[in-house]
Amino acid sequence: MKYDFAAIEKKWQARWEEEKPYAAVTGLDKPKFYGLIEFPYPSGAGLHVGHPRPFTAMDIITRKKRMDGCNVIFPIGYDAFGLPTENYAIKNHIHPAKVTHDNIANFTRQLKMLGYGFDWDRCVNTSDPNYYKWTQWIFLQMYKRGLAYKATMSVNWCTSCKVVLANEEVVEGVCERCGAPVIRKEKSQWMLAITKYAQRLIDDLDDVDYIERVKIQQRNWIGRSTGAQVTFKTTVGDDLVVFTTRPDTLFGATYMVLAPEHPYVKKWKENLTNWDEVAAYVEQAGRKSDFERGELNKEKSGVRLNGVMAINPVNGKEIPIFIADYVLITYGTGAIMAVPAHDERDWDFAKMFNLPIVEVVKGGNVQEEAFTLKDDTGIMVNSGFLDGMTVKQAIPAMINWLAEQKIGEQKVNYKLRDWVFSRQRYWGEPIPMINCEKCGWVPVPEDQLPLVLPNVESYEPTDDGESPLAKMTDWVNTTCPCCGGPAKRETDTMPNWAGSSWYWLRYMDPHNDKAFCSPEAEQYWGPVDWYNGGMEHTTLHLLYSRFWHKFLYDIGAVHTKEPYAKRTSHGMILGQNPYYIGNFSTEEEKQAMIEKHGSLALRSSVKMSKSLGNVVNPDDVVQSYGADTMRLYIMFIGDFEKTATWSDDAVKGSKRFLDRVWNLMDRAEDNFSISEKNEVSINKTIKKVGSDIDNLKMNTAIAALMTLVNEFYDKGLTKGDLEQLLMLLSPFAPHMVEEMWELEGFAAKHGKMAMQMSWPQYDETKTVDAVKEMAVQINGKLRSSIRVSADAEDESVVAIACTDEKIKRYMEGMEIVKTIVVKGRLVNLILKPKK
RNA sequence: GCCGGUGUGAUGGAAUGGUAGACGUGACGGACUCAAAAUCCGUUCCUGGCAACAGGGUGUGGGUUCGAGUCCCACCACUGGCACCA
Repeated sequence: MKYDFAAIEKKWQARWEEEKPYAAVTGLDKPKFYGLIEFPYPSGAGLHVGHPRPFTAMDIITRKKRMDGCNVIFPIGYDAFGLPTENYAIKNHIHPAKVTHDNIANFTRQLKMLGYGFDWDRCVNTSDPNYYKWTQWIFLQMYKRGLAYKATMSVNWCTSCKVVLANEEVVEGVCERCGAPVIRKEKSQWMLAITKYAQRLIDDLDDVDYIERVKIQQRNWIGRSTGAQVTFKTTVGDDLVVFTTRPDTLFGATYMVLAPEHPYVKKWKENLTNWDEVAAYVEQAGRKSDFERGELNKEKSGVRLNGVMAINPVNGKEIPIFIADYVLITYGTGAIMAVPAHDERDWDFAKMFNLPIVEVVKGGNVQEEAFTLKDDTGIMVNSGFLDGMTVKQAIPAMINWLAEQKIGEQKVNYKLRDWVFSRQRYWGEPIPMINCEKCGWVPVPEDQLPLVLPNVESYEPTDDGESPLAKMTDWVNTTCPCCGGPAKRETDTMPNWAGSSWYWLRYMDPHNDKAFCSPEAEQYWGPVDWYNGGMEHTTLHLLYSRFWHKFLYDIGAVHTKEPYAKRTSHGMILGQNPYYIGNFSTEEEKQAMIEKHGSLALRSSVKMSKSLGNVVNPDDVVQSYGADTMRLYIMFIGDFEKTATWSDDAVKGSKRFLDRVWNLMDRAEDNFSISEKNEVSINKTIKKVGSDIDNLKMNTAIAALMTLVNEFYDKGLTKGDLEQLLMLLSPFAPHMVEEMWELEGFAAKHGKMAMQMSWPQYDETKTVDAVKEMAVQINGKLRSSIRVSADAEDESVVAIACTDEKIKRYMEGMEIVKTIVVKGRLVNLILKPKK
């Protein structure tokens, strides 16, 4: 009988749909396990091969957890609001809701095709009013507690999407999504005060089991630095406050710099004798995109503010003030004290403007380059009461002095900015706020939630930066919930990160219309035990959702500080580079390609893209080889955490393996007990596969299963042996296993599906061969190998080694100085010539 | 510039400091077949040798160790993140 994967997969998917073996039941008296994958954005292109990697891995983990006796919740949903859908809708004149609906239908078909054990009854959709009602509700709770606020400030503006971006969405000065330049623009925006949680977001990383690089990246992004805040007096009366991590160098501060956007610049207009020049520079800096500002990295520019001087508080000296765009308005106080002797940027600037460079830490040649070491190499000089101290001693000494003088104090600063939460777009959650002329901003009363997104004809972004909703006057004009007077609705919508900032909680209780999640469900299922997702979300979704969860914890809505107990991350799946130098079987083909493209690529793998024609569609793979092969291959492709390159050829290996398993049915002896000859191999494999799954090493788990199957071919097997194999293979290739399980009579024997069996137990004593092959080394070099019983004493192992023919030869004229025995592995004899 | 990661056969990749290359592709040989595919059985790191065997081998150069792909130091290459963050 042939392995007819298409029929088998269809049959079992229908049965699972009917019997719901993956349903998660809240409150069961079993250990719970919450496995989570990042829910997909339902794009028009459908599932790509990047999705099945994390999905299949977590599917395998949760299937094993079920077999381990856990009450498993493994949910799925759709992160359905977002720009690509809206842009597609605009281009094709189809309503985004319709586009989303169709895309979700396609995604659902594909996910079911791959046989994932999702609890489909818990499926959520962030663009469903029953879902975003609670997204809006959480926003209102934040507003009530002062964490959501409206502020006019300089924000990132994507010139192509015509939308405001969060800092996290700007990559190298361009829009993360479309690649267009990002400029700074003054806008009034809703903000979320994530910075109030900065310290806790760092501290609580210590209590969670995240892979280290995720923790490091989050810490770096939050960017905590400790220093001091210092107040400088100026000749026009206003005090200038700066942040510095090097208060020890205060005696070396020879000038000051303000960001061009600093409010004092305008305030001092009347005092400035070169206002025209200053105004021109400010104007020019504002026009530059972040990218351009960054590009000119090395070239410092700036203008002196003539007519105003600052006074260095430690020595009373008057020092000049500049504006320069190397000082950022968004960090610290938007102003710095410049210490050219000990800061590279200040040094560059001082050289350019011929400003004095005063050495205050000895150890370098500050006329040649800035001396920036912060350790104990340098000793303070030219610094009054700090002279003779090391930098480490001088920092606290200076902070103490500043505190005594009441002109400074210790201060912690973060790179993390508050989260810009408004988007001038249609396809997002409406922000449930109303602006009343008399009462100001008033929240939409909670009993009026959800505030449903109105159905509009046209959702083009406007050129003036207003949301498309602004044109909907019927919807915009409303009455103030507070005073009943005329008022206007907020027309901006939430960013696409809003819905995903709490979705794992909704899965716990998805149909609740009284609360976002019942306390019972949350206490039973929370926190997520294992969350796998992409590294690209480390400083976006992962950070945002931790912030929301902590807020919900603070208002008593959830019972854990952190949403996810464990976080792992998968590597990307790359496509084969069609222009790779090694991709050609004949020299002619290669020459033809070189002629066509000039040269060939040196890298064999690149991101999949339509233009390169190397995109792999899961539909095609399933069509040709079946879902079980697809699942197996995507797990076998390599180390889960590393990038991997898709290979059409290698897929065949996985299919071949499944064929070989299938054909074992013809070879199995009609005996339901485990055979003696395979007992050790089976026990070893149970141990290996189990621990490999728990450690996300699916590739080696599969290799172990392959090894076992090869041994079955070599030595023969019983039905009892096959039964064990099927249970181990069940999480990987569930369709084929169930079919074989039924055909071989195991289903009838146990009265349940293979996936419902208990995970096989191994006997430690039976995981080792009775007779072991041990390596024999002489002076650390491999010389021979011996066969000894597994429990042999060290002395007898050495004795046996010495009787080995090859070893005897090496021992002639030598004596043993030392022996090292590693149990079951090797024996090393250290020899030296006899005297 | 700062913070990570990686470097192993033709190839994807395995190896708690303990026999480097498991497992899979590909290639080669054999069986089956009129033939091919599929399947099954072998071989496949390099050099020398008919062979037994000997020597070499995990980016480069050092070091620690009885023993290093693995640990330490320096360097090279690729790669991910951040980047004028005071």
